[in-house]
Amino acid sequence: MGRQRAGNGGTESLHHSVLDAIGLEITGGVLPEGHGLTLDVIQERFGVSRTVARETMRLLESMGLVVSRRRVGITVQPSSSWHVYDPRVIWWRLAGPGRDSQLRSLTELRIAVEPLAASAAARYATPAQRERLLALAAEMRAHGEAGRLEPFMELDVEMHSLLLRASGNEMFTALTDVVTSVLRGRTQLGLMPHRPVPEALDLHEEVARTVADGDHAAAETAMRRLLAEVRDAMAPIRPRRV
Amino acid sequence: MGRQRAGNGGTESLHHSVLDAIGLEITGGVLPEGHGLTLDVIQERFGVSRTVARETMRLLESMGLVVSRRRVGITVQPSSSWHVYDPRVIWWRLAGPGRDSQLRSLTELRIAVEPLAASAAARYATPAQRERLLALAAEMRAHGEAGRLEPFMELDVEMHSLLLRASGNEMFTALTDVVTSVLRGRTQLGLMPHRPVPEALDLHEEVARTVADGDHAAAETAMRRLLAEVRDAMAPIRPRRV
DNA sequence: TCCCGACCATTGGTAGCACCTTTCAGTGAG
DNA sequence: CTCACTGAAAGGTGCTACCAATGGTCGGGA
Repeated sequence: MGRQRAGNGGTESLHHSVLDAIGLEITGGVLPEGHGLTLDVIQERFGVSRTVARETMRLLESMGLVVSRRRVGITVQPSSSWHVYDPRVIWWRLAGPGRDSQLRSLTELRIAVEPLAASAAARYATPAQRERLLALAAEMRAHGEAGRLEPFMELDVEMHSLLLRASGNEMFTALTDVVTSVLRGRTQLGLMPHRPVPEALDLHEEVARTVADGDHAAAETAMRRLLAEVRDAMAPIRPRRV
Repeated sequence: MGRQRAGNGGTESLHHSVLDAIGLEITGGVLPEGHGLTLDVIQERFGVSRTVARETMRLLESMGLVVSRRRVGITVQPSSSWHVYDPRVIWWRLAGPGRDSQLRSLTELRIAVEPLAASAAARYATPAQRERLLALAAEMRAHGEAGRLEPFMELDVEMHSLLLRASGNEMFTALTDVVTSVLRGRTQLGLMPHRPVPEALDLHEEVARTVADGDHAAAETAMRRLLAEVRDAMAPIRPRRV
Protein backbone atom coordinates (compact mmCIF):
# COMPACT_ATOMS: atom_id res chain seq x y z
CA MET A 1 0.00 0.00 0.00
CA GLY A 2 3.08 2.17 0.20
CA ARG A 3 2.20 4.10 3.29
CA GLN A 4 4.67 6.92 3.38
CA ARG A 5 6.12 8.17 6.60
CA ALA A 6 3.79 7.16 9.35
CA GLY A 7 3.77 10.60 10.86
CA ASN A 8 6.99 10.92 12.79
CA GLY A 9 7.84 13.46 10.16
CA GLY A 10 11.49 12.62 10.49
CA THR A 11 13.96 11.92 7.80
CA GLU A 12 14.81 8.71 9.63
CA SER A 13 14.41 5.46 7.85
CA LEU A 14 11.47 3.34 8.73
CA HIS A 15 13.20 0.49 10.49
CA HIS A 16 15.05 3.03 12.58
CA SER A 17 11.89 4.41 14.11
CA VAL A 18 10.53 0.95 14.76
CA LEU A 19 13.87 -0.03 16.26
CA ASP A 20 13.80 2.97 18.54
CA ALA A 21 10.30 2.23 19.73
CA ILE A 22 10.93 -1.40 20.56
CA GLY A 23 14.39 -0.75 21.92
CA LEU A 24 13.02 1.82 24.31
CA GLU A 25 10.33 -0.53 25.46
CA ILE A 26 12.72 -3.36 26.15
CA THR A 27 15.41 -1.33 27.89
CA GLY A 28 12.73 0.55 29.75
CA GLY A 29 11.20 -2.62 31.11
CA VAL A 30 7.86 -2.26 29.36
CA LEU A 31 8.63 -5.50 27.57
CA PRO A 32 10.05 -7.70 30.32
CA GLU A 33 12.49 -10.55 29.96
CA GLY A 34 10.86 -13.53 28.37
CA HIS A 35 8.19 -11.51 26.63
CA GLY A 36 7.33 -12.92 23.23
CA LEU A 37 6.94 -11.09 19.96
CA THR A 38 6.32 -12.15 16.42
CA LEU A 39 7.10 -10.52 13.13
CA ASP A 40 3.40 -10.40 12.42
CA VAL A 41 2.76 -8.41 15.55
CA ILE A 42 5.50 -5.94 14.68
CA GLN A 43 4.20 -5.59 11.15
CA GLU A 44 0.75 -4.87 12.32
CA ARG A 45 1.58 -2.64 15.22
CA PHE A 46 3.80 -0.34 13.20
CA GLY A 47 2.18 -0.84 9.84
CA VAL A 48 5.39 -1.92 8.19
CA SER A 49 6.27 -4.66 5.80
CA ARG A 50 7.80 -7.93 6.78
CA THR A 51 11.18 -6.82 5.46
CA VAL A 52 11.31 -3.85 7.80
CA ALA A 53 10.08 -5.93 10.71
CA ARG A 54 12.77 -8.47 10.00
CA GLU A 55 15.55 -5.95 9.71
CA THR A 56 14.44 -4.34 12.94
CA MET A 57 14.43 -7.69 14.65
CA ARG A 58 17.92 -8.47 13.35
CA LEU A 59 19.20 -5.21 14.76
CA LEU A 60 17.59 -5.89 18.13
CA GLU A 61 19.08 -9.34 18.07
CA SER A 62 22.51 -7.98 17.26
CA MET A 63 22.29 -5.82 20.38
CA GLY A 64 21.37 -8.80 22.50
CA LEU A 65 17.94 -7.44 23.33
CA VAL A 66 16.07 -10.35 21.78
CA VAL A 67 16.66 -13.71 20.25
CA SER A 68 14.77 -15.06 17.30
CA ARG A 69 13.99 -18.73 16.94
CA ARG A 70 11.89 -20.61 14.52
CA ARG A 71 8.43 -21.48 15.52
CA VAL A 72 8.85 -19.82 18.90
CA GLY A 73 9.24 -16.27 17.67
CA ILE A 74 11.14 -13.36 19.12
CA THR A 75 11.94 -13.45 22.82
CA VAL A 76 13.09 -10.56 24.97
CA GLN A 77 16.41 -11.32 26.63
CA PRO A 78 17.48 -10.52 30.19
CA SER A 79 19.45 -7.33 30.64
CA SER A 80 22.57 -9.35 31.33
CA SER A 81 22.82 -10.18 27.66
CA TRP A 82 22.31 -6.66 26.36
CA HIS A 83 25.22 -5.03 24.63
CA VAL A 84 25.42 -2.15 27.05
CA TYR A 85 28.24 -0.45 25.16
CA ASP A 86 26.10 -0.08 22.08
CA PRO A 87 25.44 3.65 21.69
CA ARG A 88 21.77 3.07 21.02
CA VAL A 89 21.34 0.93 24.11
CA ILE A 90 23.06 3.60 26.18
CA TRP A 91 20.83 6.20 24.64
CA TRP A 92 17.68 4.24 25.36
CA ARG A 93 18.66 3.56 28.93
CA LEU A 94 19.44 7.19 29.49
CA ALA A 95 16.08 8.13 28.04
CA GLY A 96 14.17 5.60 30.10
CA PRO A 97 13.36 5.07 33.74
CA GLY A 98 16.78 3.62 34.50
CA ARG A 99 18.44 6.92 33.78
CA ASP A 100 19.85 7.47 37.25
CA SER A 101 21.41 4.07 37.60
CA GLN A 102 22.78 4.23 34.08
CA LEU A 103 24.32 7.59 34.81
CA ARG A 104 25.88 6.20 37.93
CA SER A 105 27.41 3.15 36.30
CA LEU A 106 28.71 5.23 33.42
CA THR A 107 30.31 7.61 35.87
CA GLU A 108 32.06 4.68 37.50
CA LEU A 109 33.31 3.75 34.07
CA ARG A 110 34.58 7.28 33.58
CA ILE A 111 36.40 7.09 36.90
CA ALA A 112 38.09 3.95 35.70
CA VAL A 113 39.03 5.06 32.22
CA GLU A 114 39.66 8.77 32.16
CA PRO A 115 42.66 8.89 34.49
CA LEU A 116 44.48 6.43 32.28
CA ALA A 117 43.32 8.26 29.20
CA ALA A 118 44.75 11.49 30.61
CA SER A 119 47.99 9.71 31.36
CA ALA A 120 48.20 8.37 27.83
CA ALA A 121 47.27 11.76 26.42
CA ALA A 122 50.14 13.32 28.35
CA ARG A 123 52.38 10.97 26.48
CA TYR A 124 50.94 10.93 22.99
CA ALA A 125 49.00 14.15 22.40
CA THR A 126 50.08 16.29 19.49
CA PRO A 127 51.35 19.81 20.14
CA ALA A 128 48.13 21.23 18.70
CA GLN A 129 46.07 19.09 21.07
CA ARG A 130 48.11 20.21 24.07
CA GLU A 131 47.62 23.80 23.10
CA ARG A 132 43.91 23.34 22.61
CA LEU A 133 43.64 21.76 26.06
CA LEU A 134 45.15 24.81 27.71
CA ALA A 135 42.85 27.11 25.78
CA LEU A 136 39.84 25.03 26.75
CA ALA A 137 40.73 25.13 30.43
CA ALA A 138 41.08 28.90 30.29
CA GLU A 139 37.73 29.31 28.56
CA MET A 140 36.13 27.00 31.07
CA ARG A 141 37.34 29.20 33.86
CA ALA A 142 35.91 32.29 32.21
CA HIS A 143 32.49 30.77 31.57
CA GLY A 144 32.47 28.92 34.86
CA GLU A 145 33.20 31.93 37.00
CA ALA A 146 30.52 33.85 35.14
CA GLY A 147 28.02 31.08 35.87
CA ARG A 148 27.27 30.39 32.19
CA LEU A 149 26.46 26.72 32.60
CA GLU A 150 25.63 25.79 29.03
CA PRO A 151 28.83 26.96 27.37
CA PHE A 152 30.75 25.60 30.32
CA MET A 153 29.30 22.17 29.73
CA GLU A 154 30.07 22.27 26.02
CA LEU A 155 33.69 23.10 26.76
CA ASP A 156 33.74 20.36 29.35
CA VAL A 157 32.51 17.94 26.72
CA GLU A 158 35.12 19.06 24.26
CA MET A 159 37.93 18.80 26.76
CA HIS A 160 37.11 15.29 27.86
CA SER A 161 36.53 14.19 24.28
CA LEU A 162 39.85 15.63 23.27
CA LEU A 163 41.63 13.81 26.06
CA LEU A 164 40.05 10.51 25.09
CA ARG A 165 41.01 11.06 21.49
CA ALA A 166 44.54 12.10 22.35
CA SER A 167 45.04 8.96 24.41
CA GLY A 168 45.70 7.06 21.21
CA ASN A 169 43.71 4.07 22.46
CA GLU A 170 40.67 3.48 20.31
CA MET A 171 38.88 1.73 23.15
CA PHE A 172 39.15 4.92 25.16
CA THR A 173 38.30 7.12 22.22
CA ALA A 174 35.17 5.10 21.57
CA LEU A 175 33.84 6.20 24.95
CA THR A 176 33.59 9.79 23.78
CA ASP A 177 29.87 9.52 23.23
CA VAL A 178 29.40 7.93 26.61
CA VAL A 179 31.24 10.70 28.41
CA THR A 180 29.39 13.31 26.40
CA SER A 181 26.08 11.75 27.34
CA VAL A 182 27.01 11.68 30.99
CA LEU A 183 28.09 15.29 31.03
CA ARG A 184 24.98 16.44 29.20
CA GLY A 185 22.71 14.25 31.26
CA ARG A 186 24.26 15.48 34.46
CA THR A 187 23.51 19.07 33.56
CA GLN A 188 20.01 18.21 32.39
CA LEU A 189 19.30 16.43 35.62
CA GLY A 190 20.29 19.55 37.50
CA LEU A 191 23.18 17.89 39.26
CA MET A 192 25.50 20.75 38.51
CA PRO A 193 25.79 23.58 41.00
CA HIS A 194 24.61 26.90 39.65
CA ARG A 195 28.18 27.93 39.47
CA PRO A 196 30.93 25.34 39.00
CA VAL A 197 32.90 24.98 42.20
CA PRO A 198 36.35 26.57 42.13
CA GLU A 199 37.98 23.21 42.69
CA ALA A 200 36.54 21.89 39.48
CA LEU A 201 37.98 24.81 37.58
CA ASP A 202 41.34 24.37 39.24
CA LEU A 203 41.40 20.69 38.52
CA HIS A 204 40.50 21.11 34.88
CA GLU A 205 43.31 23.57 34.57
CA GLU A 206 45.66 21.23 36.32
CA VAL A 207 44.74 18.36 34.03
CA ALA A 208 45.27 20.54 31.00
CA ARG A 209 48.57 21.81 32.27
CA THR A 210 49.99 18.46 33.28
CA VAL A 211 48.92 16.82 30.03
CA ALA A 212 50.37 19.71 28.07
CA ASP A 213 53.61 19.33 30.00
CA GLY A 214 53.69 15.64 29.33
CA ASP A 215 53.67 14.82 33.02
CA HIS A 216 51.64 11.67 32.75
CA ALA A 217 51.75 10.70 36.41
CA ALA A 218 50.50 14.11 37.50
CA ALA A 219 47.87 14.12 34.76
CA GLU A 220 46.56 10.80 35.99
CA THR A 221 46.24 11.91 39.59
CA ALA A 222 44.77 15.26 38.61
CA MET A 223 42.11 13.53 36.56
CA ARG A 224 41.49 11.13 39.40
CA ARG A 225 40.87 13.99 41.76
CA LEU A 226 38.65 15.70 39.23
CA LEU A 227 36.52 12.60 38.94
CA ALA A 228 36.35 12.16 42.70
CA GLU A 229 34.82 15.62 42.67
CA VAL A 230 32.39 14.51 39.98
CA ARG A 231 31.40 11.44 41.93
CA ASP A 232 30.67 13.50 45.01
CA ALA A 233 28.52 15.82 42.95
CA MET A 234 26.57 12.81 41.68
CA ALA A 235 25.94 11.51 45.17
CA PRO A 236 22.62 13.35 45.53
CA ILE A 237 21.16 10.95 42.97
CA ARG A 238 21.28 8.02 45.34
CA PRO A 239 18.88 9.23 48.06
CA ARG A 240 15.96 9.42 45.67
CA ARG A 241 14.08 8.15 48.66
CA VAL A 242 12.31 11.34 49.59
CA MET B 1 15.52 -21.53 -6.80
CA GLY B 2 15.85 -21.87 -3.07
CA ARG B 3 19.49 -22.70 -2.81
CA GLN B 4 19.85 -24.29 0.57
CA ARG B 5 22.95 -23.83 2.63
CA ALA B 6 25.73 -22.74 0.31
CA GLY B 7 28.08 -25.34 1.65
CA ASN B 8 29.29 -24.00 4.95
CA GLY B 9 27.36 -26.85 6.45
CA GLY B 10 26.87 -24.87 9.61
CA THR B 11 23.69 -24.34 11.50
CA GLU B 12 24.37 -20.61 11.37
CA SER B 13 21.95 -18.49 9.49
CA LEU B 14 22.96 -17.30 6.09
CA HIS B 15 23.41 -13.64 6.80
CA HIS B 16 25.68 -14.53 9.68
CA SER B 17 28.29 -16.14 7.47
CA VAL B 18 28.14 -13.31 4.99
CA LEU B 19 28.43 -10.84 7.85
CA ASP B 20 31.48 -12.61 9.19
CA ALA B 21 33.18 -12.62 5.83
CA ILE B 22 32.64 -8.95 5.10
CA GLY B 23 33.26 -7.90 8.69
CA LEU B 24 36.60 -9.65 8.68
CA GLU B 25 37.57 -8.02 5.42
CA ILE B 26 36.73 -4.55 6.61
CA THR B 27 38.32 -4.79 10.04
CA GLY B 28 41.27 -6.57 8.50
CA GLY B 29 41.88 -3.77 6.05
CA VAL B 30 41.18 -5.82 2.93
CA LEU B 31 38.35 -3.43 2.18
CA PRO B 32 39.84 -0.02 2.96
CA GLU B 33 38.02 3.08 4.06
CA GLY B 34 36.01 4.54 1.25
CA HIS B 35 35.71 1.28 -0.62
CA GLY B 36 32.36 0.94 -2.32
CA LEU B 37 30.03 -2.02 -2.34
CA THR B 38 26.59 -2.64 -3.73
CA LEU B 39 23.92 -5.07 -2.75
CA ASP B 40 24.23 -6.65 -6.19
CA VAL B 41 27.88 -7.36 -5.62
CA ILE B 42 27.16 -8.97 -2.28
CA GLN B 43 24.35 -11.01 -3.73
CA GLU B 44 26.48 -12.29 -6.49
CA ARG B 45 29.63 -12.89 -4.54
CA PHE B 46 27.93 -14.94 -1.85
CA GLY B 47 25.09 -16.29 -3.92
CA VAL B 48 22.45 -14.92 -1.60
CA SER B 49 19.21 -13.12 -2.13
CA ARG B 50 18.66 -9.43 -1.82
CA THR B 51 16.98 -9.97 1.55
CA VAL B 52 20.04 -11.54 3.07
CA ALA B 53 22.36 -9.01 1.47
CA ARG B 54 20.28 -6.21 2.92
CA GLU B 55 20.13 -7.67 6.39
CA THR B 56 23.87 -8.17 6.35
CA MET B 57 24.37 -4.59 5.26
CA ARG B 58 22.12 -3.33 8.03
CA LEU B 59 24.13 -5.23 10.60
CA LEU B 60 27.39 -3.86 9.23
CA GLU B 61 25.89 -0.42 9.26
CA SER B 62 24.76 -0.81 12.84
CA MET B 63 28.35 -1.59 13.81
CA GLY B 64 29.58 1.52 12.08
CA LEU B 65 31.59 -0.43 9.53
CA VAL B 66 29.70 0.91 6.52
CA VAL B 67 27.10 3.43 5.59
CA SER B 68 24.47 2.85 2.99
CA ARG B 69 23.13 5.63 0.84
CA ARG B 70 20.87 5.65 -2.13
CA ARG B 71 22.38 5.82 -5.51
CA VAL B 72 25.86 5.77 -4.04
CA GLY B 73 25.78 2.31 -2.51
CA ILE B 74 27.52 0.97 0.54
CA THR B 75 30.69 2.70 1.65
CA VAL B 76 33.28 1.37 4.05
CA GLN B 77 33.76 3.72 6.99
CA PRO B 78 37.01 4.71 8.67
CA SER B 79 37.96 2.74 11.75
CA SER B 80 37.19 5.76 13.92
CA SER B 81 33.50 5.15 13.43
CA TRP B 82 33.55 1.45 14.16
CA HIS B 83 31.79 0.28 17.28
CA VAL B 84 34.87 -1.21 18.82
CA TYR B 85 33.02 -2.52 21.86
CA ASP B 86 30.83 -4.70 19.72
CA PRO B 87 31.81 -8.29 20.49
CA ARG B 88 31.89 -9.22 16.84
CA VAL B 89 34.14 -6.31 15.95
CA ILE B 90 36.46 -7.28 18.76
CA TRP B 91 36.42 -10.84 17.57
CA TRP B 92 37.21 -9.88 13.98
CA ARG B 93 40.02 -7.59 15.00
CA LEU B 94 41.51 -10.28 17.20
CA ALA B 95 41.29 -12.72 14.32
CA GLY B 96 42.84 -10.36 11.80
CA PRO B 97 46.18 -8.73 11.23
CA GLY B 98 45.57 -6.07 13.88
CA ARG B 99 45.58 -8.66 16.61
CA ASP B 100 48.59 -7.35 18.46
CA SER B 101 47.46 -3.77 18.62
CA GLN B 102 43.96 -4.84 19.58
CA LEU B 103 45.36 -6.96 22.36
CA ARG B 104 47.39 -4.05 23.57
CA SER B 105 44.55 -1.55 23.64
CA LEU B 106 42.29 -4.06 25.35
CA THR B 107 44.93 -4.65 27.97
CA GLU B 108 45.07 -0.92 28.62
CA LEU B 109 41.33 -1.04 29.07
CA ARG B 110 41.73 -3.87 31.55
CA ILE B 111 44.28 -1.84 33.47
CA ALA B 112 41.77 0.95 33.68
CA VAL B 113 38.74 -1.05 34.65
CA GLU B 114 39.74 -4.08 36.64
CA PRO B 115 41.20 -2.32 39.67
CA LEU B 116 37.95 -0.46 40.18
CA ALA B 117 36.00 -3.60 39.52
CA ALA B 118 37.99 -5.38 42.20
CA SER B 119 37.35 -2.52 44.58
CA ALA B 120 33.63 -2.67 43.90
CA ALA B 121 33.65 -6.43 44.22
CA ALA B 122 35.25 -6.11 47.64
CA ARG B 123 32.24 -4.07 48.63
CA TYR B 124 29.40 -5.86 46.92
CA ALA B 125 30.37 -9.49 46.33
CA THR B 126 28.12 -12.12 47.86
CA PRO B 127 29.55 -14.51 50.46
CA ALA B 128 29.46 -17.31 47.90
CA GLN B 129 31.41 -15.23 45.43
CA ARG B 130 34.04 -14.38 48.02
CA GLU B 131 34.44 -18.01 48.85
CA ARG B 132 34.72 -18.99 45.23
CA LEU B 133 37.43 -16.39 44.71
CA LEU B 134 39.57 -17.89 47.42
CA ALA B 135 39.08 -21.36 46.02
CA LEU B 136 40.01 -20.16 42.54
CA ALA B 137 43.20 -18.53 43.74
CA ALA B 138 44.20 -21.72 45.51
CA GLU B 139 43.52 -23.82 42.44
CA MET B 140 45.46 -21.38 40.32
CA ARG B 141 48.46 -21.80 42.54
CA ALA B 142 48.28 -25.56 42.27
CA HIS B 143 48.01 -25.60 38.48
CA GLY B 144 50.42 -22.72 38.08
CA GLU B 145 53.19 -24.28 40.12
CA ALA B 146 52.73 -27.50 38.23
CA GLY B 147 53.07 -25.63 34.92
CA ARG B 148 49.68 -26.69 33.61
CA LEU B 149 49.04 -23.62 31.50
CA GLU B 150 45.65 -24.47 30.02
CA PRO B 151 43.78 -25.12 33.26
CA PHE B 152 45.59 -22.18 34.78
CA MET B 153 44.26 -19.90 32.06
CA GLU B 154 40.74 -21.19 32.45
CA LEU B 155 40.82 -20.46 36.16
CA ASP B 156 42.29 -17.06 35.42
CA VAL B 157 39.38 -16.39 33.08
CA GLU B 158 36.89 -17.48 35.67
CA MET B 159 38.43 -15.39 38.40
CA HIS B 160 38.49 -12.19 36.40
CA SER B 161 35.01 -12.82 35.09
CA LEU B 162 33.76 -13.38 38.60
CA LEU B 163 35.30 -10.15 39.78
CA LEU B 164 33.72 -8.19 36.98
CA ARG B 165 30.37 -9.76 37.72
CA ALA B 166 30.66 -9.17 41.44
CA SER B 167 31.41 -5.50 40.89
CA GLY B 168 27.73 -4.90 40.44
CA ASN B 169 28.34 -2.47 37.58
CA GLU B 170 26.91 -3.77 34.36
CA MET B 171 29.37 -1.72 32.31
CA PHE B 172 32.18 -3.62 33.99
CA THR B 173 30.39 -6.94 33.78
CA ALA B 174 29.88 -6.45 30.06
CA LEU B 175 33.64 -6.52 29.60
CA THR B 176 33.79 -10.16 30.63
CA ASP B 177 34.07 -11.34 27.06
CA VAL B 178 36.75 -8.80 26.35
CA VAL B 179 38.87 -9.89 29.28
CA THR B 180 38.31 -13.52 28.39
CA SER B 181 39.46 -12.86 24.85
CA VAL B 182 42.56 -11.10 26.04
CA LEU B 183 43.50 -13.87 28.44
CA ARG B 184 42.95 -16.55 25.84
CA GLY B 185 44.67 -14.56 23.12
CA ARG B 186 47.63 -13.91 25.35
CA THR B 187 48.14 -17.60 25.94
CA GLN B 188 47.64 -18.43 22.29
CA LEU B 189 50.18 -15.84 21.26
CA GLY B 190 52.69 -17.46 23.53
CA LEU B 191 53.05 -14.42 25.75
CA MET B 192 52.76 -16.45 28.88
CA PRO B 193 55.89 -17.84 30.50
CA HIS B 194 56.01 -21.62 30.54
CA ARG B 195 55.31 -21.46 34.18
CA PRO B 196 53.39 -18.54 35.71
CA VAL B 197 55.77 -16.34 37.66
CA PRO B 198 55.41 -16.66 41.44
CA GLU B 199 54.45 -13.01 41.72
CA ALA B 200 51.40 -13.55 39.54
CA LEU B 201 50.28 -16.36 41.82
CA ASP B 202 50.88 -14.26 44.90
CA LEU B 203 49.00 -11.33 43.45
CA HIS B 204 46.03 -13.41 42.43
CA GLU B 205 45.88 -14.75 45.95
CA GLU B 206 46.17 -11.28 47.35
CA VAL B 207 43.36 -10.00 45.19
CA ALA B 208 41.18 -12.89 46.21
CA ARG B 209 41.98 -12.44 49.85
CA THR B 210 41.47 -8.69 49.96
CA VAL B 211 38.23 -8.88 48.05
CA ALA B 212 37.03 -11.67 50.28
CA ASP B 213 37.92 -9.57 53.31
CA GLY B 214 36.09 -6.59 51.88
CA ASP B 215 39.22 -4.45 51.93
CA HIS B 216 38.41 -2.50 48.81
CA ALA B 217 41.44 -0.21 48.89
CA ALA B 218 43.82 -3.13 49.18
CA ALA B 219 41.92 -5.03 46.50
CA GLU B 220 42.29 -2.13 44.14
CA THR B 221 46.01 -1.79 44.62
CA ALA B 222 46.55 -5.54 44.47
CA MET B 223 44.73 -5.69 41.16
CA ARG B 224 46.70 -2.73 39.95
CA ARG B 225 49.93 -4.48 40.71
CA LEU B 226 48.69 -7.65 39.09
CA LEU B 227 47.91 -5.77 35.90
CA ALA B 228 51.24 -3.99 35.94
CA GLU B 229 52.72 -7.45 35.88
CA VAL B 230 50.47 -8.34 32.97
CA ARG B 231 51.48 -5.23 31.05
CA ASP B 232 55.13 -6.06 31.47
CA ALA B 233 54.50 -9.53 30.19
CA MET B 234 52.85 -8.04 27.11
CA ALA B 235 55.81 -5.78 26.44
CA PRO B 236 57.42 -8.18 23.95
CA ILE B 237 54.76 -7.10 21.49
CA ARG B 238 56.49 -4.20 19.87
CA PRO B 239 54.28 -1.16 19.63
CA ARG B 240 53.81 -0.11 16.05
CA ARG B 241 55.15 3.31 15.34
CA VAL B 242 52.37 5.74 14.49
C1' DT C 1 32.30 28.92 -17.70
C1' DC C 2 28.56 27.95 -14.91
C1' DC C 3 24.14 26.55 -13.71
C1' DC C 4 20.06 23.78 -14.34
C1' DG C 5 17.34 20.03 -15.56
C1' DA C 6 16.92 15.21 -17.12
C1' DC C 7 18.46 10.71 -16.52
C1' DC C 8 19.49 6.52 -14.14
C1' DA C 9 21.90 3.66 -10.76
C1' DT C 10 21.06 2.03 -6.32
C1' DT C 11 18.92 1.69 -1.99
C1' DG C 12 14.23 1.81 0.60
C1' DG C 13 10.07 -0.38 1.06
C1' DT C 14 6.12 -3.59 -0.13
C1' DA C 15 3.94 -8.01 -1.39
C1' DG C 16 3.64 -12.72 -1.53
C1' DC C 17 5.38 -17.32 -1.91
C1' DA C 18 7.89 -21.81 -0.73
C1' DC C 19 10.35 -24.09 2.79
C1' DC C 20 12.19 -25.74 7.00
C1' DT C 21 12.44 -26.28 11.91
C1' DT C 22 10.36 -26.68 16.17
C1' DT C 23 6.76 -27.25 19.18
C1' DC C 24 2.71 -29.30 20.79
C1' DA C 25 -1.39 -31.87 20.85
C1' DG C 26 -3.39 -36.14 19.91
C1' DT C 27 -3.19 -41.06 19.61
C1' DG C 28 -2.15 -45.60 20.47
C1' DA C 29 0.49 -49.22 22.72
C1' DG C 30 2.36 -51.07 26.79
C1' DC D 1 -1.49 -44.06 33.59
C1' DT D 2 2.62 -43.23 31.11
C1' DC D 3 5.41 -42.83 27.28
C1' DA D 4 6.67 -42.77 22.57
C1' DC D 5 5.30 -41.78 17.99
C1' DT D 6 3.09 -38.96 14.60
C1' DG D 7 1.27 -35.26 12.27
C1' DA D 8 -0.22 -30.66 11.89
C1' DA D 9 0.41 -25.93 12.70
C1' DA D 10 3.11 -21.92 13.89
C1' DG D 11 6.43 -18.87 12.73
C1' DG D 12 11.00 -17.59 11.22
C1' DT D 13 14.20 -18.10 6.78
C1' DG D 14 14.99 -17.21 2.33
C1' DC D 15 13.55 -16.13 -2.33
C1' DT D 16 11.61 -13.27 -6.28
C1' DA D 17 9.43 -9.37 -8.30
C1' DC D 18 8.12 -4.77 -8.36
C1' DC D 19 7.56 0.17 -7.42
C1' DA D 20 9.17 4.51 -4.99
C1' DA D 21 12.49 7.79 -3.65
C1' DT D 22 16.88 9.91 -4.03
C1' DG D 23 20.95 11.91 -5.22
C1' DG D 24 25.13 11.64 -8.42
C1' DT D 25 26.26 12.46 -13.26
C1' DC D 26 26.15 14.42 -17.48
C1' DG D 27 24.71 17.18 -21.15
C1' DG D 28 22.84 21.40 -22.88
C1' DG D 29 21.78 26.19 -22.77
C1' DA D 30 22.66 30.99 -21.07
